Amino acid sequence: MQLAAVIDAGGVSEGAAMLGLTQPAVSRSLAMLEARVGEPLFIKGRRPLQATALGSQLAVQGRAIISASRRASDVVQGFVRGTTGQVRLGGVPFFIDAMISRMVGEFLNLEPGVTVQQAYMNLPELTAALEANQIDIGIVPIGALDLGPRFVFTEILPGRNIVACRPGHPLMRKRPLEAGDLTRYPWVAPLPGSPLMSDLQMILMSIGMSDLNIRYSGGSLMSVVHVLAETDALAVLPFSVVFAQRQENRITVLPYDIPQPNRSLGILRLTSGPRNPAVERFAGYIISAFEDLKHVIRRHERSVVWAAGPDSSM
Amino acid sequence: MQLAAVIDAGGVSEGAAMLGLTQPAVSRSLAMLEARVGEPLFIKGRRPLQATALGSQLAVQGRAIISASRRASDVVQGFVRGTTGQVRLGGVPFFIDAMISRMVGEFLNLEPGVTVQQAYMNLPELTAALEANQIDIGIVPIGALDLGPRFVFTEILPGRNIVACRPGHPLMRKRPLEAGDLTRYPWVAPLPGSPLMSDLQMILMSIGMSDLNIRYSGGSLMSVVHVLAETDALAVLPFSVVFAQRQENRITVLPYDIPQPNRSLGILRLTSGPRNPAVERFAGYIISAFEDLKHVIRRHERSVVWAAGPDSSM
DNA sequence: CGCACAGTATAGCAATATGTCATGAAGTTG
DNA sequence: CAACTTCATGACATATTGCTATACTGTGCG
Repeated sequence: MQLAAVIDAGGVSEGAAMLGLTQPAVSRSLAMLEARVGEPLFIKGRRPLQATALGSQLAVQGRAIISASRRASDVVQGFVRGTTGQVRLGGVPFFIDAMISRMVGEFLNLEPGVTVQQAYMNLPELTAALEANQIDIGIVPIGALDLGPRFVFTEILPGRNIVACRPGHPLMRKRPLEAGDLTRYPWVAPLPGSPLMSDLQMILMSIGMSDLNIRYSGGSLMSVVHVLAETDALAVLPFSVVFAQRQENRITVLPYDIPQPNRSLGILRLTSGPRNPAVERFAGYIISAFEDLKHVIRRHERSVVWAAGPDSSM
Repeated sequence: MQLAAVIDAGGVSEGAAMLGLTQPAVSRSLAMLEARVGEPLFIKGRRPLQATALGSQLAVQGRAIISASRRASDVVQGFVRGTTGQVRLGGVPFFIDAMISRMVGEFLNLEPGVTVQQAYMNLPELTAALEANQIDIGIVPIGALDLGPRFVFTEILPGRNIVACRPGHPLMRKRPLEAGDLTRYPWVAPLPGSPLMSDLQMILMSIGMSDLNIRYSGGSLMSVVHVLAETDALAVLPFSVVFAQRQENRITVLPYDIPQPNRSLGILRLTSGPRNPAVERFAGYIISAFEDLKHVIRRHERSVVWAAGPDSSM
């Protein structure tokens, strides 16, 4: 490192200053290096200090070490500030696709030094991945069940499912809507193993039917939305997911009340995980983004209510 | 470096062994690093030692430092053996193009770790470049003049100029050849400033003419050969340069004796330059290659003489 | 040619970083 | 739960590495 600094600075004194050392210190360590190597690193008796071939080649490695060292400091600094690092995120597909990925994009703009590595997974794999230190944070809907003291769960949105369909769906005009109406149309089922799958079972039980006419299953959110928009199919979806799609106006909420799962979307983390400011920042950003989202949803519902007719209860 | 070694080796003890240190030494320096950083680098209480995010990121830089350090050792080792390094070569264009570049190619095959950086220059710039440590070695024809004690000159081939022309040139059949014949054909002049230029002047004086019909000048060796081969032009060239082109059979030696310069091709180096085994190896290779070349030339001339007719003098 | 100056090497010394050995603590495994 | 492996800690030695002060050497100018 000293060799590189001296060669780059053009003199022992300047090179020493560049490293925050005194000239004698550098002079001596270079002399010792020369002795160790057994070859001159500088051409003696030249005033504009001139390196030998060997000196220049060694300086290349010295520069590499200097820059690696500097980067190491940057890594540490960036880490404690949370402005550098990697966030390994796991989450259920629909929420990730509908909302989280958008927030990730905004977060990446705010924190240019952070990278996000994301994997789709449901609750069982997610807890395993957290414990195996494969992910730092999970975004998942969780029921009342307690996962034990090893995990900490932060709710970010209360769970609320609805039946979704395309805006021009025939059932949108039918009043009153009855359970039997729902079974007359094809259904889109969510990914097997996802929480929505059990919600769908629950709804089936509540309306007293044993099965639905499931025409499509296993698709990602984008695929499901496309199918809903192009057909008269119905699907159980989290309200927030449908809400996030409101701009596109491809799917809407069918005004039929279904049993609600006792479940909330939230952030799952290890209790005793090592501090990671980048992850904390990310979690904070997600939480505040959902805080904002709740307000937007409230305003939106109010306006929908008003559009349907004045309601003093808000 | 220790962090990287420990993470790569999968344990403190193994990592320490990999660096030739004892386990407590590494254990403590890592503990001190953790204290300095203020963040854990490892997840405590996990038997297959697991690094935190910060630990892994710092290890990346550690690996960079390890490899730079290892490369530095390689550079030194390769340098003292002469198997690694850079040879900065300066030389006159015609010799470089005709012979040296070919030998450089052979040398590069022998020494895969050596790179050759070459620059075309004539004697004045060459000595300046040597003194300024811009080149390590020069290949140049030098006259009797002594350059002083700062330079050491190693002759590799006695200078010998001939008049070159294409094999089917009309003068090749004319006997006897007289000075006037030479002036009736166009000439190709070498690069201005090159030693051949002064040789050409000398030849002019010797045949009592003040100027020649110079039709082409300033070309590299390949260009000159092309022009000679396509026209009836003549040129003064070093015999060895023409000899090196014998395979292509594009130019040949016109059997007309011209005044010979008191000059030899050789290797010019600084007397007090820093030892550079790669350069020494290169110089040694060039010298031995020219040694071989001299033998080939001798055999060739003998066979030419025999072809012309038996000669008891050899 | 020699003097002044800038820059580099050397000397002496102090602090600390870094190593080793011995040993205790903690986690893993049969 | 005991044996074993692996990591952390303590006590100590020493080599590295830093600093201040000073001698040396090459450079440039009168």
